[in-house]
Amino acid sequence: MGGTMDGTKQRRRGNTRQRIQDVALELFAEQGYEKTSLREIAERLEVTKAALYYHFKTKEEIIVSLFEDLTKPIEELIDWGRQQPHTLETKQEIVRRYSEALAGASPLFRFMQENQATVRELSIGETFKDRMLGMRDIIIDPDADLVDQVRCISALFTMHAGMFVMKDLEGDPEEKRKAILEVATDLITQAHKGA
Amino acid sequence: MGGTMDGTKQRRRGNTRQRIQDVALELFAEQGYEKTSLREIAERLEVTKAALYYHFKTKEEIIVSLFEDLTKPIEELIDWGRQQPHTLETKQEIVRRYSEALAGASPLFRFMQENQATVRELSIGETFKDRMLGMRDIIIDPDADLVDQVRCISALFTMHAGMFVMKDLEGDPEEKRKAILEVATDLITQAHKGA
Amino acid sequence: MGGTMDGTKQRRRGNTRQRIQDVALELFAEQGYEKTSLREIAERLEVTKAALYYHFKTKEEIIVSLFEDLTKPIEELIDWGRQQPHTLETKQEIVRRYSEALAGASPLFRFMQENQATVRELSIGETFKDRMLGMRDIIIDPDADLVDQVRCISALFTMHAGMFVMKDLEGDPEEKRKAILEVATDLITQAHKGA
Amino acid sequence: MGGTMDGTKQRRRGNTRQRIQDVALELFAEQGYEKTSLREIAERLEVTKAALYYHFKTKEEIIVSLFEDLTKPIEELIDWGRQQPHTLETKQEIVRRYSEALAGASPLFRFMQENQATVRELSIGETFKDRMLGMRDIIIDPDADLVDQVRCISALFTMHAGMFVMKDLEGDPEEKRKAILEVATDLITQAHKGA
DNA sequence: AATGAATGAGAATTCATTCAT
DNA sequence: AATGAATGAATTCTCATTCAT
Repeated sequence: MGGTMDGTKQRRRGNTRQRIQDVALELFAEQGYEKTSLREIAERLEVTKAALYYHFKTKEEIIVSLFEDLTKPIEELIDWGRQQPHTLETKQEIVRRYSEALAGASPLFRFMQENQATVRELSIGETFKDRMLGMRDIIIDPDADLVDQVRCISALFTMHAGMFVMKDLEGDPEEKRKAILEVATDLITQAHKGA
Repeated sequence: MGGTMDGTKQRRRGNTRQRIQDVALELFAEQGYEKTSLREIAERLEVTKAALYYHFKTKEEIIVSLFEDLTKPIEELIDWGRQQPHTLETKQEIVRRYSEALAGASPLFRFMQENQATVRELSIGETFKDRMLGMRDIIIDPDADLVDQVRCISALFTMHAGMFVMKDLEGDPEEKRKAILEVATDLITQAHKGA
Repeated sequence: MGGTMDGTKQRRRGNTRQRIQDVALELFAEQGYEKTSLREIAERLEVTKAALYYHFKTKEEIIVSLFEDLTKPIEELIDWGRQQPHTLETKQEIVRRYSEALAGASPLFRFMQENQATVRELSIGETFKDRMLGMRDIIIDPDADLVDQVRCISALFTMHAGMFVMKDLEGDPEEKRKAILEVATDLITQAHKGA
Repeated sequence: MGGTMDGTKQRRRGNTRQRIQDVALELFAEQGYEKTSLREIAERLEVTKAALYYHFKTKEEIIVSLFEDLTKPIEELIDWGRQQPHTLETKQEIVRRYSEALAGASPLFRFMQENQATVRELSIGETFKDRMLGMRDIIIDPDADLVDQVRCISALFTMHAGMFVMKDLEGDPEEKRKAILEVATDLITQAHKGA
């Protein structure tokens, strides 16, 4: 009592929810959603499984909360993008910002990328799909020819997957991101000109 | 066909192994590996779970067998590619053939794409990764600058993901494949010239 | 009503215990004792589970308290009955009063009636049984023949169950009660004459 | 090995399903449905919980199967009753047969009687209620006055509850049943004359 | 070539209860 | 008078796997 009171146990107060999210995301990204059990999450946090249920009604709610919390910048980006004229500059700006947004929530996106089959069955599945289609509609000109449409999709995909695939390539992460962004921007630009 | 009984059941004789693979791949691709239970597979085939174990020692062996059976053309392609000179023409040829090979086993690749987290933990994980690296080494010039390396990776990824992502886009599948191939070839070509 | 705040919440002050009993009885009668969780009761009252524990030491104590509060008239009736001579008039009087007492605590008796298996394991089980036997001993003449004993038991049971079974029969509740009472009185009377 | 092979374990073959039903009914009747866990049933049978699931898809299916198996005679009785003219003789005959049918499945009916709240929520709830209403419609004349309708309901209820309530009364069970039947028949007869 | 019966391990979830504040 | 956070024990149910026949 009194004194420094840094006690591990005391510290925990009030941030358990956050800690659950952190550990869960780490494990989900590492092993996948189904292979990660609530027992595992609880053990790592040194709480009981029931404690998880105090903070989240179901296992799914954990991933949903992560998705909602970490995905907000992208949602806003899409909303913003929709209201802009579909000029080349806008598209480039969107791609640039998207790249940044992805980098800011990269474990979540790694998870989404690597557990698509699972995500599809979850309630976030629809939301995620809608968002992807939202991006697509901003960037793709529906009258463009098929090849240019593919270029745009390829640009998006390059950004999604790039980071994880290149994990084993040597080099500074930020530099890699820039390189990925450059390729994506290139693709978008080519597609725009083609139209 | 003549005779008293064309019996669906009689017909099945001897090809159960194949039928298990077909159904399993279908379900794995649709719902994911972990969400697909052997009970489900067995029920769809109207056999017992134990019957599956006559043909495959474990659940994992089913997916491994699919991987091995359907992936042979790609293995051969890589082996062939390794022995060729790394000219632009070779690279383009490889990309062309790779696109075809993927199309020939598209449910499997959809599965691999959408269940990466799972696949990584499976014994095929390593093999798959090796193969991807094999492709990369044939196509990427290690002295090329980062952006060109990304182009190559992007080309591969575009082929992997393109088909599934474009499922909801209108248009003939073969035409789409051609468009995807064109974008991939473009990327490879640009990367080659850059070096 | 007048003033700035008639506040539902303010009103509640001091009668939480009562409110818990009300809601609990409602839910116990509706869904049964085990199927009703404290969470459910708490949610309906818009308090926390812990609040319930301020007023009752255990879940069982809630049902015990209901039993004790609502069952007092019957206890008194039995005590009174024991001291009367076992004449037909007394018996009829008891049956009449019993019918009234039951009507006054009908949700509790519905609960007791529909959750006998549960009640038996609870601490009220014995008390309840004792009380039933008390009623029986006042009404049944131990020397009467078996058929007349059954008549008496039937009379009691008719009153217990009648109300709930007849819920879906058309007609005014008070009239139904009167009809039930008449049948019960008849049975008692027949049994008395038989002896 | 070889020899008489009466081995407890060998015996079990092929009748596990039946044994599960037996033990389950015993425990359900004794402690109630919710208080009886599958663990308990499994332990008493010296099998694992999973074995229960081989034979029954859910806990509910166990009680449903018991209900369906043991309740058939009553179903047939009702069907027969519906086709008869509603004479006094028929009604008496039905009551007589009903009493026998109940005696033949008395643990199940004890369970139904003592776990009504639970049964109501189960899928058998509706079926059970329908059956009760079926009996009522055969026996009750809808034009009879309320008191006579109560007499009929009382007759049915006397038979349902009688056995269990009288468990602690001295006397031969078969004699008790006869006494109960006599009271029930009396009630029906009075009701019929009243109309 | 396949089945019927079973197991052991583990999953998600729920519950009554506790306690410091 | 009541809350927020947590626990421990239990529950139903599912799964991959085994094995004698």
